[in-house]
Amino acid sequence: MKIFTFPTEYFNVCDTLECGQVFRYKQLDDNKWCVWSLNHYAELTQGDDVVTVVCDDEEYFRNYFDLSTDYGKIVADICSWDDSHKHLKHATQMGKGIRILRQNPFETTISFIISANNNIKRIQGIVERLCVALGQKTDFGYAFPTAEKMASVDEAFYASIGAGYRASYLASTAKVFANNPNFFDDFTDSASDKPKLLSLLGVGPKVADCILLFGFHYFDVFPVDTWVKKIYHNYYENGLPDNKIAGYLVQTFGQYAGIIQQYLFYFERKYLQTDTNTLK
DNA sequence: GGACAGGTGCGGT
DNA sequence: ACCGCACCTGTC
Repeated sequence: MKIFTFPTEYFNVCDTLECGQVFRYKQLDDNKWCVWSLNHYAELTQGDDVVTVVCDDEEYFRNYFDLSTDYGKIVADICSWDDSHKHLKHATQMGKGIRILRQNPFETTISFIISANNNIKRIQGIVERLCVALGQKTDFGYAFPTAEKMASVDEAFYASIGAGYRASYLASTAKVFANNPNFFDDFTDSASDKPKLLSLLGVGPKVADCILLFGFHYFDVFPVDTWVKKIYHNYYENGLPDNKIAGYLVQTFGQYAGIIQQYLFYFERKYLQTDTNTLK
């Protein structure tokens, strides 16, 4: 096992894992979490000054946690903007410990197909059962299954792990990836890659934006879900129909749209929600 | 019991 | 292109 540390100012373990970008994590203790990614595993301890990471592959997780990106600059830039109602500035300051993970595109695609019209707890259960059933056993649990393995089972299997009506989407999309192992190889930017993602069954505009943001680290996207719709209507309302909200917010926030989506989304859910249940 | 989950595909205009 | 609607399932 490898061990390394990173300063806490722009790395909060809880906020990074629980802001909704990833589903294969678990809280072990008051200040301790673990996370699985592909066939890798890490345990993170939140200290006052540093986050301590114990993992099987240091290089993998330095990249995964996006440790070479300067979030101090991102936060400073956003906070320097003119923001009349100060909502964005507040959300950014509260969420400055969030880092956008660099997740595997295939794992991200499958996970977010499952996430559609679903809740976190149930999503985690479905993904967990998927890995246990089809993933390779590792020293730390189970790897995320390969496309080939996922293509070898049928729709009934995905229904059996609780995927509901998403079962047919998973069976279909798994086959696409199994038949096209280089599906992601020519991905270059959000504009040209999004149509390729939308061609997958179960991937609509919101899920596609999540894949582009969490799987490819493109920040010029703004996944619009029920929470973002509420945020838009509360703070940015200008009469647009739902399917124009994402484009408008990308235009408004430019190169920081994706990370701002996370700051606003997480702030709204964590601090402003009335239903305290939905986060856990 | 109805509404809600980090929506999408489908059929009808 | 643009609606409106059904949809698995668990939880409140």
